[in-house]
Amino acid sequence: MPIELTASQALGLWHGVALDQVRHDDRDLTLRQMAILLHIYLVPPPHTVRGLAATLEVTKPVITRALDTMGEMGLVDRVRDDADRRSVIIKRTVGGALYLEKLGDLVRNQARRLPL
Amino acid sequence: MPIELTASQALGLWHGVALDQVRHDDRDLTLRQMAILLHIYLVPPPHTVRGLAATLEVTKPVITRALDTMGEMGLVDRVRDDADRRSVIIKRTVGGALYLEKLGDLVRNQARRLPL
DNA sequence: GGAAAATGAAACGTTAGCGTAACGATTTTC
DNA sequence: GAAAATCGTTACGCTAACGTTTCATTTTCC
Repeated sequence: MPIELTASQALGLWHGVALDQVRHDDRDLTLRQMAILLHIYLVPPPHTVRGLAATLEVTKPVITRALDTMGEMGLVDRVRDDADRRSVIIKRTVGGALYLEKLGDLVRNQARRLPL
Repeated sequence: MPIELTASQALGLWHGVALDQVRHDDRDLTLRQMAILLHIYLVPPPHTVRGLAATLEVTKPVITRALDTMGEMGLVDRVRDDADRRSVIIKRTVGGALYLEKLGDLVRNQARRLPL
């Protein structure tokens, strides 16, 4: 039984979440950064720069830069791959998990608040 | 009967939409721009710069710049208010309505695709 | 009518992301 | 082992958003 939303509900949900993020989240991730972060936490590892770049259909420097930024925010970590030392394995962090947990709650709360 | 999502569904939904946007939407609105656009189309008019600034808890130049950008994209329009000629009334456009319609479809499709 | 307030925009310098093109380090290929 | 390919990063110049301050215009208040 899939989840069915009306057009109004879908946009209302997006509106509520966007509004809340703008008001209260000072971290202010880009849409790309958000997509990368979610991908890292929702898709089974390992994650590499080239893998993320290919999946998101984006160039590698975009991934590198996003990891730089989110790394400083403590949302993500990087470790060299010992099997192939050219590669870098992207690791999850407690900070990142916490951040997405809050985001999930926000989405759920907004969904719950939607008019029928 | 409110809409209940699990944490996993909420994040999965966000993930799917973000991913799709990153891949296919070249317009690439900021989170703030997105919030402004949704607000203009989902909340009854009239909308003014100061009103949006107050609602989003953001400074006025943020609104002005976002309207500049989205105006050039054809998502939004501005008209001086004849009743109080200091104010500007923000108007919806066909382009903006179309854009949000597509976004709504995207959200709905992702919601429908969620694992139970 | 003149001072004060309010509105939206413009100006300023700063920051951060972008795409493209290189680069150093490693691994693969033959 | 030398040459080619691969991986992530850095460098370059550019664009756009940021916060703060200032501005011109218009309205409100005595």
